Amino acid sequence: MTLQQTLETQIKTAVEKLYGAKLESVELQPTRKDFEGDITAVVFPMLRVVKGNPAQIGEAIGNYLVEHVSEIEKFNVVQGFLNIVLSDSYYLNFFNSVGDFSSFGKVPQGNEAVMVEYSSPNTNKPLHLGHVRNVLLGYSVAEIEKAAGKKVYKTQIINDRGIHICKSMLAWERFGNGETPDSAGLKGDHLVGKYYVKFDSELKKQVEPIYKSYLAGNYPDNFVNKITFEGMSQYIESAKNDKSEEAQKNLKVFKEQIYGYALYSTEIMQSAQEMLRKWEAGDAETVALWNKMNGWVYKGFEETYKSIGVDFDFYYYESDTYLLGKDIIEEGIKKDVFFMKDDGSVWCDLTEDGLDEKLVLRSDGTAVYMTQDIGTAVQRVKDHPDVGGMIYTVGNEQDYHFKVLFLILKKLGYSWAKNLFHLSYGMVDLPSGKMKSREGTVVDADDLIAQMTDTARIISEELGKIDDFSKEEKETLYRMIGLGALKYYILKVDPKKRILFNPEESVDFQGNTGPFIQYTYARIQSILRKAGEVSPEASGALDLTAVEMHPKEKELIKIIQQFPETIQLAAENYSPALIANYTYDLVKEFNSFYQNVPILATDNETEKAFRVKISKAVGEIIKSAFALLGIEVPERM
RNA sequence: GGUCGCGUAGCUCAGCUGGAUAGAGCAUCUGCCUUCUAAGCAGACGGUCACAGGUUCGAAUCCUGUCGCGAUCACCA
Repeated sequence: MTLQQTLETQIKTAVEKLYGAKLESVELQPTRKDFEGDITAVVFPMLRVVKGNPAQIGEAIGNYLVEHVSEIEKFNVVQGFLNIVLSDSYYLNFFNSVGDFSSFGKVPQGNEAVMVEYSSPNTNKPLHLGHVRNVLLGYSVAEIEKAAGKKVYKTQIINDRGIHICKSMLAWERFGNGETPDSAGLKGDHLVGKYYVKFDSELKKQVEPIYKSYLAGNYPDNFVNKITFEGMSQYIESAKNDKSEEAQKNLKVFKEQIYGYALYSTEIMQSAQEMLRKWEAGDAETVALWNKMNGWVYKGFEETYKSIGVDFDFYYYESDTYLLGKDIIEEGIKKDVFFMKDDGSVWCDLTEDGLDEKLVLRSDGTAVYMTQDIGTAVQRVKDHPDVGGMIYTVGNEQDYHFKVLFLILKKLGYSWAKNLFHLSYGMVDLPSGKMKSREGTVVDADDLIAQMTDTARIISEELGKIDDFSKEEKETLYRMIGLGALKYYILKVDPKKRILFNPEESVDFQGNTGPFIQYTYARIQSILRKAGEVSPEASGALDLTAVEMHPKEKELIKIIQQFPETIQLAAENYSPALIANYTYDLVKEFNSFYQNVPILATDNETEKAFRVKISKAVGEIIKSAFALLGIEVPERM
């Protein structure tokens, strides 16, 4: 039984004995800094069943507790708050009872597995800052779930097919002159991305004259929407002088639609679609080109993942899964989960759940995104029967999609469908707005990492604390710190909030940052090295159960004690931010202790050993908390 | 327009299932390196928690409405 539980039952009995009233629950919270005490019981809610003066009631309960709970030393009552002061021995007992802080707070792995999907990029361009957030979140949540006792499979589904890939392929074929990553001296994903951009600029060139001609009302005779569009262009003509808001809005919408159709009328876009048809038909030449270019991209991605320090247990490829799900749709029709319309398209009616009707199979029998996602989910459980749930790390622009997906899987009756979670995160925006790879306004992942490493290098060299490091040691350290800064910066923010990233103001290395926490770790290691020199078996024979604790030591132990529940909370909420914030609180408190209390410079051997032990514990918690965020810590910096 | 999310200090963010005077970092200002790493510590300054109602002994937190920002509502992925 935890102390919290003991207090709760004891307070309930106290109220029953003193006032003959039954409490439903007891409101306990950590005591605020400005008051004396460790845990506070709030008296106000009790007034519903106990009539009287809150201060007097608090006083009475306090007296009862001191008598019946040995861990309580004393108490005070301020207004309706009963502040309980725990004895030092309670904290010392807890602290000394933990044998190994390096595994403290982690729950042994159970049998239930959860699959965490993250990254899932398109293979037509390099990874950017948006992917970085995705990858960091997914990886970290996977680690947190592991620490909370789940068996975890990390996976991603690679979007390796579709029109976007064909765009890069076509542009390379036309303008590439056989260029390869080697010949260009470029990472494969960057090379392919270059042709994706090339396609777009070529497309813009081609679309201009067509768009203008459409605007002028010249549509080809076989144009599907000829009549509609002629109506539009007439409207646009007549609305030119109408400055009303509505007319202007319509004007804009019409123009966009016409532009959209003009895009599809370009030769280059038609060729790209032709290429997609060839790919789907299994045309050997097309498939070979696709294999070659995807190969370049995969190699580039691997490098980036390695450099970020994330990994996957296995991969799914969309080219393998995009046909999955059709058989499930058939079954679903039989089960009345889906219905077929006259044109042969298949839908799911979600209107009773407050949503719309959703298409799950096109009228020509081909799959849509939803079909594929249903099929893939089922496939994953087939592949790994111990999977009891899945976490999809995907941006919040797909909130609706996942809401529908999960609902459909539930309707289909899969037992694991209740354990699906969309780890939805906010977009990473720039001051100029959204990142757009086609327009070159993206923060490239590889560039960003290099830039962070550079900043770490500049700061480290200025400080000059590691001049004796070898060149390799230095580079490893700079990368560790640069990545630490970046990862912490991204992970400390609540996933669902959007992040505004300003490339002009680089990520901080001071204050509430990754490097600050890494620095504290390094400091602790320095202490431990010195402690070893001073007294090799300092803590061995000494009695650490009767130490006179400094308030800062007590404060530290309090925070240390919260680590296990923080891991649980983070796992329940799928939130690495909770781990980040916890670590910061711990580290801040430790630095205050470090700066105000002599650790090695004390004559009292017991005191010294105790302080060293606390420092070591804090270091180990920093290390394991940061491992949950995917951040490494250095021995020196 | 319907639905969903967000709005806390000049900036970036905490604030758990409602609880005491709303907390950090950055920036600005003051102190502290002859003692364990100053990427640090100690302190000052800075808030109508978007706005208006409501529920409650008590609201940044829950409910309703308004405003602002974003996303989404495709036989796209």
